[in-house]
Formats: sequence, structure tokens, C-alpha cells
Amino acid sequence: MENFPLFSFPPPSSAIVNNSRAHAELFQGINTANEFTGVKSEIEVPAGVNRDRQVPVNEKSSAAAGTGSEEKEGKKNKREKKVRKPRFAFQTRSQVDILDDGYRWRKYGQKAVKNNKFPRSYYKCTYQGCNVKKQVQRLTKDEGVVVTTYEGMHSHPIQKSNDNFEHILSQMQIFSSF
DNA sequence: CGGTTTTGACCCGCGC
DNA sequence: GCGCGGGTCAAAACCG
Repeated sequence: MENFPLFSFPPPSSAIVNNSRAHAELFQGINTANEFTGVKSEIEVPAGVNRDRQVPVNEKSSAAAGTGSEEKEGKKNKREKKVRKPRFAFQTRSQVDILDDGYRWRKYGQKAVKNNKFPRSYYKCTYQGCNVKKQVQRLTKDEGVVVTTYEGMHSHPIQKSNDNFEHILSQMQIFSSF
């Protein structure tokens, strides 16, 4: 991951995810630095997708040691969360994968997707108690199209500096005038 | 030094 | 039941 100068695109999370049913028309009005190729929202994900495994008590390594002092008890105990999280997919035309929306993300995984030669990256919001996830994917067909899928909603203010989209836009105008 | 990325292994649901 | 595909973990590397 390199540090490119990034362009922000309109903050989606609080404004959009907040609503259960998002309207695609909302996004179509937004056409600025990036070229929006589409948006799609899903309220329900297939059941069983969200398995909240937050029990790191026993590690696999310790289990491998296996003297029998500890055993895996909570295999599927903590699977009661059947709340289907809202998901939002953005299709953006951009050169870079990282579309910064103002939140802090920590990458926690990357997987190759079938029918796609580009990997998919998984990010999680680093705010304490905020479990918003997002994944970024690039299309094989159109290398220029980046699909960003948000999952969940933020319940906290943006951590980054106050430069919102307009700020950056105005700065860009200043630069472009030269 | 602390937080983040990298990256391979692990886990789980589903289809065959 | 097994293999596959997709999602997540976590240790080490990395970077400011």
C-alpha cells in the first residue's frame, strides 16, 4: 500500500448507511472528481454470513500443543447475531483502490476472487466499538472501475481532519489553475 | 515504538 | 463427507 495523495469522495457512511433503504438517485446526483458508475444497496445478506467470532481465548497454536488443559468449548456459541447488516456497493472509476471517505480503516485481509485477477481487500473501521467493514474490489474487465462495498454503519464522527469534500475540491481548483 | 500492512493459515457454509 | 470459495485471524514485517 503506497501513500498516494487521495481524493475524497462524498462521505457515504453517516449520510447514507444511516438510512435503511438508500436511494440510488441520491448518488447519481453526485458526479465530481470520480466518475460514478453505479451503486447498489442490499439490506439483507444471506443468513449465516455474520458469524461474530470474538472469542480469541484459545489459539490454534495452544490447541496444537494439546496437553488437554484447555479445550475449545465456544465453537459456535457466539453466533446469535442474525442481524442482517446493510451493505452498500459503490462503483467508482478511479486509478487508485483506496478511496478515502474520511474514516480510518485498518486492512485485515486480502483474498483473490474468482473470475477476477485482482485481489479484494478487506478493511475495518479502527474506531473503538465501531465494527463497520468495507471491501474494495477491482473489476477484471475494467481495470479502471473500483467497487467499494460498505457493511454496517458508523456511529461516531469522522476522525480525520475537517477537510470535507468541498475543501479538497477548492484546493484542487487552486492547483489546477496553475 | 506503536499502529498498520502483509500474508499464509484457518474457519465456515454450501454444493456436489 | 469433502472440496471449494469467500471471510477472518494473527504473527511478523514495515513505516512514521
